[in-house]
Amino acid sequence: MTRNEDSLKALTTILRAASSVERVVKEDMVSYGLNATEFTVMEYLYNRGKQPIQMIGKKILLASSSITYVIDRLEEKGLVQRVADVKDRRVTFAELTDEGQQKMMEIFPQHAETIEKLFKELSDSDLNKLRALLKEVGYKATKLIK
Amino acid sequence: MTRNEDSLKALTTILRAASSVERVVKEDMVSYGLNATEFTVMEYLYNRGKQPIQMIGKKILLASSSITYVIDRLEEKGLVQRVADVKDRRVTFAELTDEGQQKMMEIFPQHAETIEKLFKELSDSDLNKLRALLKEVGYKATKLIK
DNA sequence: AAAGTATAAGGTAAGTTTGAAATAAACGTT
DNA sequence: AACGTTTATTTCAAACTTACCTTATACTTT
Repeated sequence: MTRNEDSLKALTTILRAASSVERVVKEDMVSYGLNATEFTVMEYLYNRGKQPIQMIGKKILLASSSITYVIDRLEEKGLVQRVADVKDRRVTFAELTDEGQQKMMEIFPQHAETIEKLFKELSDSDLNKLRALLKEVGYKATKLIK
Repeated sequence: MTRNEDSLKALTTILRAASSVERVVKEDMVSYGLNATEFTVMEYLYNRGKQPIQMIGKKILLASSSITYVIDRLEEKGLVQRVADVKDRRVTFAELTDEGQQKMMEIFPQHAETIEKLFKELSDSDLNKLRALLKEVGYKATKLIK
């Protein structure tokens, strides 16, 4: 097989694997009453604490108006709140409410366990290899984004 | 780092890499006047020939109602046509029109070249390793989908 | 300090995706 | 052959995402 064909196959594999993985992860997230985007935002805030709204969008690769929408939904659910920045009045932070914090402490371990299942078959070294290779491809990809 | 944490990191890496890769690929597709879903369907038909509509949905992991929508768009563009199955009258095939065939023959090589760039940094063996690992994870994932 | 430029958040409209329900046809069992 | 079940496609409404635009604020240069 030519290198070119290999690349195409690799692309197909990466996209399909990602799609299947996303589906599993999504189903898990939905079982907690959150859609994938909402969960991703919650997880980000859970790990990083209070963050500027625009920063969240950048990190999880979502358009600015989409973030507004998601944060709106999460506020309605009482899981996230907006807090004004006193230094830069253009900025609004999003942070978990106590209820949101509570919820993440509850579901995060379950979520981690679901993910653990996905990678159970791989040896430690394979898992690390996979991460390294994907990191490289991902890095290359970000460089190619216009 | 615990194995559990490694799994989470691996998930993050796979999803981020996929997201970046998707973005690059998507930009390429859009440059041909097709969105990602449309291109994926076109590519599938280009490689496999005439296919039942429902089969396409299964293969590219799209809800049946979404396929209907995409095929509608592609028909409007004159790239795809619906053909009734004479054996099973529930089934409708989708296939490339001559124009669609023409278009794919034109853009497919360019598309392949874009993708080639993504994986340029990886050695042949790394590329194969990546595919093998992702295949395993992807397979595991499909088993976990409810 | 004024003027121009850059950045943050949100509004709006259009396009995409989904789930649920509807319709039609085929299949399986009695 | 009739009856219930499954499968394929479509329709519809609702949810989500994006691109483009607006407003407000901060930064930079003169």
